[in-house]
Amino acid sequence: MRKTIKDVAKLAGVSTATVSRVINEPERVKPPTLQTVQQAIKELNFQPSQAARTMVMKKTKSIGLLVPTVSNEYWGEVSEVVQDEFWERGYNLVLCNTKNSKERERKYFTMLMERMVDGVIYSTVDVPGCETAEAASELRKFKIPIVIFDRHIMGFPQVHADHLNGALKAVEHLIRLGHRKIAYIGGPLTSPEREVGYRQAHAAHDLEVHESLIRLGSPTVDFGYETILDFIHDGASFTAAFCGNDLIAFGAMNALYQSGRLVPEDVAIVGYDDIHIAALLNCPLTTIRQPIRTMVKTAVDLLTMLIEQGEITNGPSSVVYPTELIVRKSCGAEISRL
Amino acid sequence: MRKTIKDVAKLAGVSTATVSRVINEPERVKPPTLQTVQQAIKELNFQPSQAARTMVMKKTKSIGLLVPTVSNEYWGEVSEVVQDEFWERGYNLVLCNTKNSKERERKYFTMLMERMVDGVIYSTVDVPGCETAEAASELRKFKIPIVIFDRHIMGFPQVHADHLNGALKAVEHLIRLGHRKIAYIGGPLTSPEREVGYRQAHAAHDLEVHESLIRLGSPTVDFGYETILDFIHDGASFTAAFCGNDLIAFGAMNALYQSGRLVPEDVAIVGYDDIHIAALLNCPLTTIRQPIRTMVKTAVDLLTMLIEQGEITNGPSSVVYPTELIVRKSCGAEISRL
DNA sequence: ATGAAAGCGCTAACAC
DNA sequence: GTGTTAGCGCTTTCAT
Repeated sequence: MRKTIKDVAKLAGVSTATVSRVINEPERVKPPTLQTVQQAIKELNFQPSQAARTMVMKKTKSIGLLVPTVSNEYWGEVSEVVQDEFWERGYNLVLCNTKNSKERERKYFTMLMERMVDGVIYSTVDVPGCETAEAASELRKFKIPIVIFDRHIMGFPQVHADHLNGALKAVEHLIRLGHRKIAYIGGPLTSPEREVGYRQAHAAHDLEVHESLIRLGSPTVDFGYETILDFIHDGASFTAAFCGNDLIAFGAMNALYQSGRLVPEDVAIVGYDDIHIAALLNCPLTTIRQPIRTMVKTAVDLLTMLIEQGEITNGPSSVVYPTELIVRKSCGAEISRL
Repeated sequence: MRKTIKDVAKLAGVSTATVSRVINEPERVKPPTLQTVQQAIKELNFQPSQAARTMVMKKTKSIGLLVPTVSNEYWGEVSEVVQDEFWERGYNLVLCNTKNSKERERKYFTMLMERMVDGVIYSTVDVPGCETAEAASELRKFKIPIVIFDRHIMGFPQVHADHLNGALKAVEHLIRLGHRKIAYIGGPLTSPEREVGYRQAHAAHDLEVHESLIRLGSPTVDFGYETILDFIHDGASFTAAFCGNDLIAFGAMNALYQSGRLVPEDVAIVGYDDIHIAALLNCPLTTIRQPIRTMVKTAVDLLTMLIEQGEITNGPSSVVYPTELIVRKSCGAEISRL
């Protein structure tokens, strides 16, 4: 059988209260007693039961992480950093893959409540353009500290990157390089702000948006590939493409390559996300990077504060991080068109 | 305050035992009572406390997953599938990134013990060529169901892929295509069995191994790139390269491309792992794929059996899966050299 | 500085 | 079928 605090107390010849003190507030125990008890603990290889602790303290020192998936670069890194950061703060992590299913999400939430996790880091299902009021009020019901990551939900502490500005930067970069016919290949799942940024960049430079050069679809290599083939087939005229993510960009580059177009000479490409291979392509990809580690750390800090102080005292409760334009070969920055 | 079984009992006008039965064995409760109680549960939005349950039942319905990282394609997918599979079986997952640190691993283990997880899926730190007896006896101490994944530890139930045979297949494929000077670019971290397979393939075909064409290093794009450049600089003669993983292969292909060599015409390349982009390259990569989902499912089945039946009754306790050779353009299978 | 005892929320005998 | 009650292993007053 597993050893309990009682066994330790008996072996050390003290009361269970003293053992408990040795574990939780050793400074309140006389050195000699302390010694004896610690010795006994070691001897019995005693490990306190977290469940018993939870019963009386109403704290589990564990937190729930709800993400759509972990098997992709972005969420994989997010999950890893969340785990690391919380581990350092003495918490452990219960992983929940929502797979973008509202139903799964609900079940996860009730499980997390039964387990009394101290808090939750959460990315909603279904990127809602902005927040849905329902989502918020539903979350509200779980009276538990929650920090939203990479999503917007009004009234909750949250951390995300400024995708509108990211897109703006990407497109402005192309405009600055002399491009006037810039396609946008994105889609709802690469967050609508990217398209808004694309349009604002045009507006800011008094450029007309060519609606026929905007294509919305899935965030995949295939979509990028097909779209470029479509453009070529339709005889569309464009000298650059801003892609909603790097996979789309990758597909686009493949299609251009196979159609005998050169990147960046014939068509400049800018992606989004800066996934690992972006830098490793034969023609390295210009792209937008979010400061994932920093964002996650901030989210973890917010949640820790919420848990341990009951409120966010120190600084803003909602933070938006700027993205970074990573200039590589694919946009042809070194080629002058002016 | 959080509602308890007592609140429900009072509201429904029954004893707590009945409420407990309604939750755990509803069939043992008379329909009318059942109704009333369920109604009360709903009304109070009652959620049983997992901690209280754990205290009496000595089961947490949660399991620990120890992996080196989740922010890479392989382990990300493994983690995701482990989570899914256990979720379906009613367990939840505590994620632990060991980062290949023995120290971290130990701390994780004691945390998992305090939390009384019902079992652990585990990949050791430091791929030991074979198992170290110490590792095994250390694991033994935690008297808890453990299944090893993607590693060898004698005497434990385990699941992994047959990398020796995978490498054998890869190299035999190249030999069959007529190659006689085949480089091996791998390294300790891509598991030593791959090199063994490489050698055995040569032996099986009475071919001499060119030791100078074997380079061991890190499992990275850079290593593949540098190695090929080295070969070329040294004037090494080779017509094919088997790479310890796809990233190395990717680097190798980049280097060949930049040196004006064609893949597969001048040099055939075979990778290992079949990562996502392998199929998406301009020259899609021939590679070896492990049946990740199947492997994980098996591991989860084993652990579930161990937890729920105390032993593995149905089938082998240790299983090795064959890998699959995925033939794509990079090996030039369509080019005859004979 | 330490001990005695109550109680956290639940399940499982054991009665009725 | 349902109620009573004794714990599960800990922390935390309240005494001493």
